[in-house]
This record gives sequence, structure tokens and C-alpha cells, in this order.
Amino acid sequence: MGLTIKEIAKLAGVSKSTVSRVINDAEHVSDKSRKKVQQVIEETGYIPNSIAKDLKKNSTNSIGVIVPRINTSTVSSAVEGISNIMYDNGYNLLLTNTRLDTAEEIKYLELLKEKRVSGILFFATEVTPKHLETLKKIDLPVVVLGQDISDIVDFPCVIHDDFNSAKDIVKYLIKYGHQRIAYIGVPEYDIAVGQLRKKGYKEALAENNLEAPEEYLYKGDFSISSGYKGMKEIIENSQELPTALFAVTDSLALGAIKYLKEQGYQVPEDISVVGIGNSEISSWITPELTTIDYDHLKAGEEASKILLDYIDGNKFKGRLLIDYHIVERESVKKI
Amino acid sequence: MGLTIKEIAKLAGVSKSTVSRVINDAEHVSDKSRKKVQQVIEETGYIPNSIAKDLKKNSTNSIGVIVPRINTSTVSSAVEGISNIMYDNGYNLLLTNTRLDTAEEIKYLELLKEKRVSGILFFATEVTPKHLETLKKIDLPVVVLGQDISDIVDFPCVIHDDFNSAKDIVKYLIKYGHQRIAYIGVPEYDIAVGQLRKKGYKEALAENNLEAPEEYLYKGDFSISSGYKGMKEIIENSQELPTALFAVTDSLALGAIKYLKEQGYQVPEDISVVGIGNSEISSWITPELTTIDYDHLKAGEEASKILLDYIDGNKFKGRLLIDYHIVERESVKKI
DNA sequence: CTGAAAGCGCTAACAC
DNA sequence: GTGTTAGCGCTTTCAG
Repeated sequence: MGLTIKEIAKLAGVSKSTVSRVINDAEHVSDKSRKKVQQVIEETGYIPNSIAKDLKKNSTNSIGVIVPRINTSTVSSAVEGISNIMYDNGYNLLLTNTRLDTAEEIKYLELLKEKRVSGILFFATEVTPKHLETLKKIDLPVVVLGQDISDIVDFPCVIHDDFNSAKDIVKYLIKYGHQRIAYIGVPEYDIAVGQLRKKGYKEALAENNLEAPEEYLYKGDFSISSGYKGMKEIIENSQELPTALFAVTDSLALGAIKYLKEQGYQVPEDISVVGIGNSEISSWITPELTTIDYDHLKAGEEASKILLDYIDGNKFKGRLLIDYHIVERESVKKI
Repeated sequence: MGLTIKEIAKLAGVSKSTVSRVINDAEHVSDKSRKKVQQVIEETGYIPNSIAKDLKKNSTNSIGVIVPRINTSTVSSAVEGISNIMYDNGYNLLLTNTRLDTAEEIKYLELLKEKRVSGILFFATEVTPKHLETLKKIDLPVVVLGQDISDIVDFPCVIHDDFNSAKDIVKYLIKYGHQRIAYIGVPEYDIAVGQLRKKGYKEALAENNLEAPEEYLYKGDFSISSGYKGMKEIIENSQELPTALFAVTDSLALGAIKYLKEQGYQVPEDISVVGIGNSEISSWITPELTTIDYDHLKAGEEASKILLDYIDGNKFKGRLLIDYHIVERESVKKI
């Protein structure tokens, strides 16, 4: 049991109130008392108990963060951005990791409420009715990252422009003469990556009166090996080989390139490949990958700012789309 | 201001104690009271205030984590491991990110003490006298990750075996016939990566009566581009080209390979390259990189277990070396 | 400028 | 089985 304010008061020969005042840099303390108290604090190494303070003040300077997994570059970059802003504003981070178990998300939402965090930054993946229900009655400022659910739940959402970025990069392929464009995606429970990016792909094709045969479409998971497998299936099943591949993530693109190289195909000479994400690796593989750059750090920062405003009573309405841009590199051939 | 236990008591027609008992699944509550209370809690959506509880109990179920940067795969994997163990044991994570500013570490150590965390997991980089002083008087269970300072400060340390792993992989190169082995490292303020790995390299050479000329040695930073630059300088300055390169991290190795490819050198035919880290990319580049696998997730888990024991009064003495192994892939030629 | 006292929401003896 | 009570360590009126 550490020292308490009471003991410091006794040692300094003043009252608890006075000690409290010097700790909090409050006014109405004589220089003499202040000096004395500071000296005692210094000597004893007293560190105030912020639990007691938080209880009294009925507020904590903590922000809850719910992530599906921390060791992905997407999430960890966003958390880096979050910590930048939050620490600068005097907040700490209570980090909870659901390990991709969406049921945990509900538990953590409640846990964070128990902890009386000032607000929550919620990295959403799949959003079920149960989530919605919990979210609605949580009665705490929440900002949602990664999925746009601003129309079903009244919280600001910060998202990447999955639809337009996917559409743009497929249009980019088309612009360079590609007509047979294959697709490797992920399950559709993930709205942003699974649905929106696919929709962008479809729409880019449609707008150019293009169509992809069934064999050009592969749905895997988020792993690199899924890209490998997807490319394999597409190659093996296609009567006519595609000239380009749109992979909805860089990891998938990576796996696909890996397979192509193994099979002796040249990228981009035989098949062009694009991804989304601008992962660190994407610029260090051969050929360097043409992809979409989403700024995750910025997403984390913007979400934090929105949450801070929210806590201050200024609620952002709707969703914020974070900028993106195509990073042109070497994996696309002009035909 | 949320509901309090008092209000729930009133609504349920019982005392605060009874409500407290049902919240904590304690005994000595009649079925009738329990039902009634649960019903009121359900209806009102009451969520207990754990701040008050923590104050009363004089303990929190939070663990402080201090990291230099969260968006690196090393750190985020370890944090993933930490969260696995900690959540399973009922602890939450208070995450603080120093952004590579070692002065912040001291501030956070104190902040976490204020927050009355049960223990601290400290990712150390550079350890100054000031750190030592703060660490010594913190009076909280601390486990240090990443640097071995177990002989100067009385806390358990969990580290990778930087010296032996570096030595082993250089010996591996030698075993395959390499004699002229270049080195790309990082600054020596980082004891583990900067000093120990270099020492392992030197010693492997020495034991085999080998020596490296000055031009074979390059010291950069932790970036990929630093590997690129390092390789460039080594190639440009060497009278006789090395047959192999030992890069102290995979990122550095990646940059080096990038440069070699650009210059038309074949890896490993012309120059073999090894790294350390077994980063995700390392198996997806061409050629696949031979490297050392450190299990960061496991390091996080083991450190967590040690901390938990420490909190329970069983203090681990000294340091724990996490296993490593060489991952043999394609970037080394047998000559 | 300073101290006494009340109380934040909860737990845990201790009576009943 | 249940309620009363006394704090946990701190902040904050309110007197003095």
C-alpha cells in the first residue's frame, strides 16, 4: 500500500486540502506551504492515486480501443495514430483485443463502460444485431472505424473509401488496355473489403461494358496463401487466361504473384496484378506492386479527433472518408 | 452520470449490500432477492462502476504496457501475445506508446503507477541511468522485454538470444563455404540488435579464423532503405566482393536484396543474404530469405506469465531467453 | 491562505 | 439472509 495524501499532509504539517492543491497546481497556496509539500513529495516519492481522483471526479482520462487483432499493419498503424492524438490530449488507451471473436466485442464494450472510459474507438469487422443493441445502450461516445454503419447506428464512422478506390484501380487497369480482369476477394460478412471492393470492381467493369466469367472470381480469406490458392484456381480453371488480376488486398496480391512466378509466368508481362493497401512489403517485392494507399495512421488520428470533439459535446454526423490514392509501380503492363 | 448501486437497491427494494452480492455472485442471497435484483439490473441496463470497486479493493486488474512504437511487427506481435495471456487471466491492458522518445518512458512509468496498474511490461530500447533510477523506486512488478538489464536492475527480463542466433546464422554461412561475409548493422545504443548481433557475427568469424575488412561493415538504422544503402556502399567500396551478407534484421536484408537485384546481381548465386527476424515478408520475397525466427508472440506470452507470477509473489530471477531457430530457405548458396 | 467535512460508488465486516 | 456502517484516497465546497 502506497503513501496517501493524508500521510503527506501530516509529514508536511498541513491539511490534505493543501496537499491536494499543490498536486493539482491550484491557487491559494502560500509559497511556503507549497515548497514544504513539494519537498515531502520529493523525499517520499509519493505518487497520487488516480483511481481515487477519477472516482471523485467521476471521469477518467482513458479511451477504450477495441481491435480485432493488434498485430496487423492496418490496425497497429491506426493505433499508432490514435496514440499520437490521444496522448497529446492527455488521454490514455485501454486496449482490448477481440482476437477476431466478434462475441468478445460485446463483452469489451461493456467492460470499457465499467471502466468508465471517456469514449470508445471501435474497429468493426462484422456488425450483428446484437452489436447494434449493445452499441445503442452503451451511452458513451463511440467512433467506429473500418465499417460504415452510420446509417443504422448513430455514431460517427471513419472509413476508407473502399468502393471508389477499388473502382478506380480497376478502371486504371482498363485504361491500360486490360479487358479480362480476374478478382480475388474475401468473404462478404466484411462489408468494406468483402462487399464494397467487389462492388467497385463490378461497377468498373460494367461501366466499360466488360464482364468477368465465373472462373475469374475467387473468394478466399485474408491470408497470403489464400491469394496463392486463388490465383492457382483461376489459372487452372480459365479457358482463356485473364490479362490482369485485381486482388482486394496486398497480401492476396502477394500470394498471387508468388504463384505466378512459381509457374513461370511473368508479372506484369503475362499477367498484371494490383492490390489495395500499400503495405510496406508492396514496394519491396519484385515487381513492385501497384496498389491503393490508404492512410491508416491518418484514419486513427482523424477518428481520435472526432472522438475528442464528441466527448466535448460536438458530435460529428455521418461518416468520414479518408483519402486514398493509386500508387503506380511496376506490376501493371500497358497493353 | 450513470446509475449507481444505491439506485438499483432502491428499485429492487433491497440494500446496497445485497445488490453488491448479486453483482459479485456472492453467497447468502435468497433466490428471490437475487432474481429481483437481476431483473432490475436487466431493465435499467445498470453497469457497475469499476473505479469505485478498484478504489475499495485497492487494486486494479490492469497491466501497463510501455512500447516504443506499436506499428512494428515485432512489437505488435508481442502485444498480441500479451493480450492473449492477460485477458485469459482477467487483466486489461493500459497501453502507452513512447514513440521512440526514451524520456517518455520515465513519464509513463510514473503514469502507470498513478493508475495503480498491477504490473508493467516494459519494452526497453535504450536504458539510461535515469531509467534505472525510476525503475528502482517504482515499487511495482515490472518485466522488461527486449533488453537484458537483469544484472543492473532487479527485474526479470525476457529477451531473444541475439548473440547466439547471430553467431549461428553466420556459422551457417561459413558451413556452406562462405569466407567473405559482409555485415549491415544498426547503432550500438541498441544493445540487443546493435551490439549483441554484431558480437555474434564477429565471434563466428573469429572462431573460424576469418576476418572482415572495414569496407564489409556498414552501420545504418532500422529502415529498409538503410539496407539498400548499406549494400550499395559495401559493393562500391569493396575491392573484392563478399560472397555473403549478414544483415542484422530482415528489413535490412530486404533492402540489400533490392539493391543487388537492381544492379543485376543474382541472389544467392552471386551473393548470399541472411537476415534475422523471420518477418512475414521474408518468405514471400524472391528468393525466400534464410533468416532466424524469433517468436515474438511467445516472448509476449512468456513475459506475461512471468509478470503474473511476479504479481502473485513468485518472482522469476534473471532473464529468460526465448528459443530461436534458423529458417533455411533460398537465399544462401552452398559454395 | 488553510482546514474540516462531506461524499464519489462500492465492498466487507459486523450485527441482527 | 439482509441491512448498517465504515471507510478506500481524493476533491471540493464552505467556514474561518
